[in-house]
Amino acid sequence: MSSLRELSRQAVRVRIAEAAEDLFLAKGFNETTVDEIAAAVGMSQRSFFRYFASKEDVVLEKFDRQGEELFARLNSRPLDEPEWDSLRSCFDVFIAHLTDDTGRDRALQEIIESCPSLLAAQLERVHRIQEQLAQRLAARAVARDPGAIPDTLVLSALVGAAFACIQAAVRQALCGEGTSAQMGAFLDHAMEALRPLAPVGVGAGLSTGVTAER
Amino acid sequence: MSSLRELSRQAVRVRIAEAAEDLFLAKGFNETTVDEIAAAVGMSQRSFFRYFASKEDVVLEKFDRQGEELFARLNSRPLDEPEWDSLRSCFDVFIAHLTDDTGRDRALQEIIESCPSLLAAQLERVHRIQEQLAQRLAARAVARDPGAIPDTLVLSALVGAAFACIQAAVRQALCGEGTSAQMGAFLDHAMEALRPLAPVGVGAGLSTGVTAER
DNA sequence: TCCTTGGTGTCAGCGACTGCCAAAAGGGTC
DNA sequence: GACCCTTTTGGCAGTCGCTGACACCAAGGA
Repeated sequence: MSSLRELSRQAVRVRIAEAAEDLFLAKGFNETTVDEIAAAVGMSQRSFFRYFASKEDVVLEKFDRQGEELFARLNSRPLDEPEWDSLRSCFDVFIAHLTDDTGRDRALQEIIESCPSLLAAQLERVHRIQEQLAQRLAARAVARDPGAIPDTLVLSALVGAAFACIQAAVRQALCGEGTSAQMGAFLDHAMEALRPLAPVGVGAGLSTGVTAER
Repeated sequence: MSSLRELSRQAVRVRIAEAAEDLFLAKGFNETTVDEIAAAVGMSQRSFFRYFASKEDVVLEKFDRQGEELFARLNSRPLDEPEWDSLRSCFDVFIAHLTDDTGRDRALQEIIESCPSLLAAQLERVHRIQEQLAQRLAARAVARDPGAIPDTLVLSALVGAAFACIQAAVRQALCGEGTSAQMGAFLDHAMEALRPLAPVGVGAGLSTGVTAER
């Protein structure tokens, strides 16, 4: 019963999101009011806010879902794979969404980047995904070698660096055709150029203030 | 005359910012209204918005100034220095501000990170600084070797990776004492771990869709 | 039938922010 | 001092995002 309710609730959310996105694509994000969105799906403004915490949420909620997909992808990677390669594989999730057949997500991404407040909110969501990813990489390092002390500092930086690569690749690809292959090539190129030479994530961390003895 | 007016305008901005920061530190960002800030400096809310575009601007405006400082630092670095080292040197600007004697900026940084909307706005500002930095690095690459085609994709990724390092270092340092030396050590550790092996920024870029002939 | 439960609309309100207009506050000239 | 021009200011009304409170209605179960 709870799951059934959740299902219908999710269906309403999808209906709202589609109507809202249509309006955003047609008139722009700032030029669309919540009242208009609510009217488009035939509900009150108050009810809109029962499904989405904010106007921005309609556009950005999908990032949370993509984050979950990304974590699932990470779980499917072999434990002994270098982090850099695992991250590269995870990013295929983003690429797949941004280059889907309809081109809808790509158009929405352009809207996001054209609106500073939306971009800010997106960066914050991505930031949260990065934090979780760093934590999970640390957990994987421990799972791989129990007793190891993961270097959370470098792990965070590593995840951030990888995200810098995909961010640059997406940006570059959105200027051009933005096909999946092109975006993947851009990402490969950037990540190859920045690949860390030594395996990172464990070892002489500074987290505790002391250098780990060899 | 124009400069004199600008000067007094800047003085008012400083007065507002100090009063606002005091309130933020005492009650929190969300719990402080613009009316309270305006009342604290003895002006109307309407006038407040003549000096700052938004409530967030009071806290984040300094990032634009620090960005300018950072660019100046970059200009003082030798052209033939590897980008990674130039960036490391530039980050001393941030470290200096975050670890100044009063500890005010450090406290403000904690407020920023405790408020999602503020953090989002900060990330967006940093994002803009990164973009400008990547552009300037590209210009330096051309200045160093006229005729070279800078690889903007890798350059953007490189700057983003460096910022990921300082972000991780700051985060780590803010959990502890957060002295200047500690923060610098964290940053050095992260940047050494992620240092790109080959000189980047020029060469076989994918920007144009074709691989540059050797 | 009653009662609970979950979704809905309405309304009133707050806070950030803006446009508009009229009142001050400076500053130079006669 | 009187005049004028420019800049700055406050007040007011209004928009928009968002929230709490309340009453209403439908479905389902005892």
